[in-house]
Amino acid sequence: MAPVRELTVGQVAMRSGVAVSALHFYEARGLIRSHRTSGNQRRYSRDVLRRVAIIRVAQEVGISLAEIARAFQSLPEERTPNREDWNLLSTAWRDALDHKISQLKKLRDGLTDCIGCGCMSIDKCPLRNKEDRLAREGTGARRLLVP
Amino acid sequence: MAPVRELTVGQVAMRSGVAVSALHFYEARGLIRSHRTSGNQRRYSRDVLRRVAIIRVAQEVGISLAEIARAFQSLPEERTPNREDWNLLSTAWRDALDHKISQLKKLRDGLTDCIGCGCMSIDKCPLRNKEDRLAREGTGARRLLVP
DNA sequence: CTACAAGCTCAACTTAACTTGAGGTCAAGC
DNA sequence: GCTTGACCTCAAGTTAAGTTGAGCTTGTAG
Repeated sequence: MAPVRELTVGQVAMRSGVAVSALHFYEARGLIRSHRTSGNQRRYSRDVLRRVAIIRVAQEVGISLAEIARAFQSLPEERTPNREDWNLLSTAWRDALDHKISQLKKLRDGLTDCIGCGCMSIDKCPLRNKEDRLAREGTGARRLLVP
Repeated sequence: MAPVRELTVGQVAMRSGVAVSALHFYEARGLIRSHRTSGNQRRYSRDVLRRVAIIRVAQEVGISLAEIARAFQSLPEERTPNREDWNLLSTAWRDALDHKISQLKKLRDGLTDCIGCGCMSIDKCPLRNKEDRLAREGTGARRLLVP
């Protein structure tokens, strides 16, 4: 057989490790795109695998699908994203990760200093100092501090 | 006035920055405890503020309430947790945070190397190498504290 | 050419972590 | 002694991110 050009959802599911239903879902959310065969079945181009990989990775660090979708908007619709396109995205992502890492460190040190110390002055405790704490876009929790 | 010994839920809400309904919720989940006045109103001892602070902080790094509750089980029920009690908890937490930080770093470097490179061999990509990635248990970064 | 695995759509269910609302009680100031 | 704001309970609603199921269509291997 000639090298496969396009992938069915089953193939994408298998290769990416996510469920078919999740792929449908991502598509509905605008995270991935497909075109249809004459029989109305989805066909994906190969770069969908990269997208899905990135989606999973991003989710694992607590980035919501909405945010991922937003990041993906920097990718071109019309052509397959090239190195430059991905590079841009990865740079933005790396910055976000750097940020989160530093937040976590702060937290860890705060915990060590503050909880460990047994002090009871909660008001002065760094853990209570919201400004200096994890940004409101926190790492994992859903709808974090958003009022 | 003499120093306030106990706090109403409204006071805790104000001082901790979480909603009254959330405090009710945490109590239902066993994360905090209160006793009742003769008129059936909740009264909290001061250490609830520390607990709530920790709950929020932990959530922000993606620890679920269930796990926080589990961690809190190491705290004594009968007496106010002392320095030693909190110290124990913070140590466990710090390890988890250290772990998470290192995972994020790995991820960041993976992104930089892999996405940035523009390579299309998804299969060999570190991002696809699940074993070496964040624990693959579902969405978000649940489960920092391994049972 | 037919069986049956793989697809499709759409609606409903799931879990976490809360919020909102209804309907009723408590307590502190005037 | 009453009014008003803080509380109470319990049920139902909300959002994210999917999953599950029913009922129907496609496509491919034998």
